[in-house]
Amino acid sequence: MVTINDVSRRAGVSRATVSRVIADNGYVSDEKRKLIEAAIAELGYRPNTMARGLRSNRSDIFGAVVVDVSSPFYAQMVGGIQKGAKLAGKSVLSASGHALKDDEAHAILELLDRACDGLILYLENTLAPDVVEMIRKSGVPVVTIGGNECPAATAKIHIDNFGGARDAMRHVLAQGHRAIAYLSGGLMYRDTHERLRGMAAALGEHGLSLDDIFIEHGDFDERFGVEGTKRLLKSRRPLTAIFAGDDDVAAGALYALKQAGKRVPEDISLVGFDDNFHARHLTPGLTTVRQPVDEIGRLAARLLSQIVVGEPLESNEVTVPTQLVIRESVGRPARQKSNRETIELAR
Amino acid sequence: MVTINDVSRRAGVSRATVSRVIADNGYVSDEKRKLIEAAIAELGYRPNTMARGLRSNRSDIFGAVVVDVSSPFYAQMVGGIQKGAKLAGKSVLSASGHALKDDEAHAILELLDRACDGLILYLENTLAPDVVEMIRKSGVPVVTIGGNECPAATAKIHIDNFGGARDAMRHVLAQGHRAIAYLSGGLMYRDTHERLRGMAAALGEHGLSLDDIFIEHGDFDERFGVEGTKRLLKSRRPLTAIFAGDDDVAAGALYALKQAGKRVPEDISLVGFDDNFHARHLTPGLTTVRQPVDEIGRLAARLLSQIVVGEPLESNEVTVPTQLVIRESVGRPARQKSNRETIELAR
DNA sequence: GTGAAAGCGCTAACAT
DNA sequence: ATGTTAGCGCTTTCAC
Repeated sequence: MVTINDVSRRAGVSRATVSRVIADNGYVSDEKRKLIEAAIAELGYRPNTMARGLRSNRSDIFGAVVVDVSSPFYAQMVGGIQKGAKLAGKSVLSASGHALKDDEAHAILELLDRACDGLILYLENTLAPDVVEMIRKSGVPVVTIGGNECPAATAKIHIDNFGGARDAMRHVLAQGHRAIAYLSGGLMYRDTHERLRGMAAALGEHGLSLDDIFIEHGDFDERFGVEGTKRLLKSRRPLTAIFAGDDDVAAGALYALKQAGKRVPEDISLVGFDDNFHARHLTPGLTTVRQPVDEIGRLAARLLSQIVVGEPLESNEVTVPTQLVIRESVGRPARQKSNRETIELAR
Repeated sequence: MVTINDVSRRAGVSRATVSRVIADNGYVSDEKRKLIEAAIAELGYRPNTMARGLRSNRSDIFGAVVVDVSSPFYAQMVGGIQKGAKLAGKSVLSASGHALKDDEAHAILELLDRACDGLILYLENTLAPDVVEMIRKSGVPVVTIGGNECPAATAKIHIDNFGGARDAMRHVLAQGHRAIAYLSGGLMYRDTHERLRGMAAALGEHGLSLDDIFIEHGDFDERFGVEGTKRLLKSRRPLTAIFAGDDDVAAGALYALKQAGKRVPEDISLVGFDDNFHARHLTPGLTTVRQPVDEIGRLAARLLSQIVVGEPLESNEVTVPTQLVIRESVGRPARQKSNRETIELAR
């Protein structure tokens, strides 16, 4: 193994000077720098990250915890984090929290043990005080995504769930829908509350409130989409539009609607949330609210880099906008259409 | 910071004994072990991974290079790797090779620098000799997935592209299709060749060869699916079935077919490859060949763990089967159907 | 600007 | 079964 000693000997300088060159700090004369760089190249020297880390207590690794690295949504987020980290010369160690308090805590401790230079956390549970304390003691900066409680966060990225849900509801209301159901995520999630607020805001603009739509709570998965929709259908509730908690729920809902012989959007309109990977592959293309996951990941890594190098942040709390993506799953309500048809026939 | 010294003092033993307890090797009396474990718990001691790594030249990290960590297909694979690694007490540092020789080499060197205990590689290019040399010199074991050339591989996982393509073609032929097009991936990929061989095998069973189907080569993406299909349609070639290079290509093809007013599978049948995330969300559900990515990832991590601990492998070369997933995108060829209809009408 | 020296926290060979 | 000892490769004072 080629060590810094070999390089220093070859270049005829001390190890300290070599160290200054590879870490790019401190003063080194151009002459010696050239010598050292030549020696490094000739010997094919690669600094030992462990030794550097032990000595300097840095690792050039950012740790990231998301719900599930293998799901498309979070994979894209991690991808964004990696891109952002790369710009700062950092690698990313990612772990899944599985929306479970224990797994999340484990993942964080693990990353802390690895001497991460910073942590990016997308959690679904409030951190236990002892974990918060460990983060604090370690002095590792933290950027949270999604606003789930981590008092140790140095910076927070919020996603505009409020605005997204409001815009989506506005769109649906503007099409004339009033008989609306919402297959919502659970009330334990902050996102759920924000989205409900957003919907309420849009409803309010039409003199309506959440009481005027039908809300059912369940998981953010396809099964809930299928089951919830079946229940809605069975209830014979007059319904012209369904909001799904996310695109997975929407996929399930779409499936159940088709099974029941309902056409989307002719018979019933459907809205998702996330603009997940499959949203545009559904038939009809799903109208949904895009969360710019890749950008969010990059932003998180950028903020963390800034914090690490001590660069002042413009703000330590930023809200990332969401965007309504209009495809083909929302139309005008069936009843209204039949009215028009009636009128047309009457002519 | 709590160090091993603090623990040894508190427990009244030497550092070496503490080390034996935390590394779980060597003999330690129950009595002292209890003492040490108590001291560790009381002090909240966490071993310093950098120091351990520097000294022992292990990191408990597996490095993984795949084409793109943020794409659903590879994200699932990385997820599988993480699950498998966790069983062996390892974390996973993942990086994207982007199917580019340079990026792949960079990623590997980076992971080598991080003193990974092992490498899992899904590459698209043959490794440059100097990179292979670096891997060799480092002594880090390598498991490759997909069979792309890495002479330094300790174990190789192949995916049965041959069997998958053969089974898919058999299925299509069995439905009566003979006018078939294949929107294939590029010939620079080993997968492409294997799949062509598989198709040829199935065709041979019917006295046909690859010359009897129409093959066009392009990228593994949706755009090629759209463009390729448009060209096929414009060529007015009589066609009853399209094979897509993968599910992305299939999604594009499906889109183009719908645009052209063709019904799938009534007018034309469609087959994908991968059983990617969106395959079952397409309408009709895509008949495709499943690559068990999660299992492959887990297997890779398991093999690597075995190699690391020196456990003998059953075989250092394993082929993972693929599986034909039959959904709704393949039917009997249109012409044949009309024949039947004619017959039925004639009765 | 550069070098000498002192460890960072841990493990492993050796001794007992 | 346990302790002693000698570093792993690097960075960072502190002199000069």
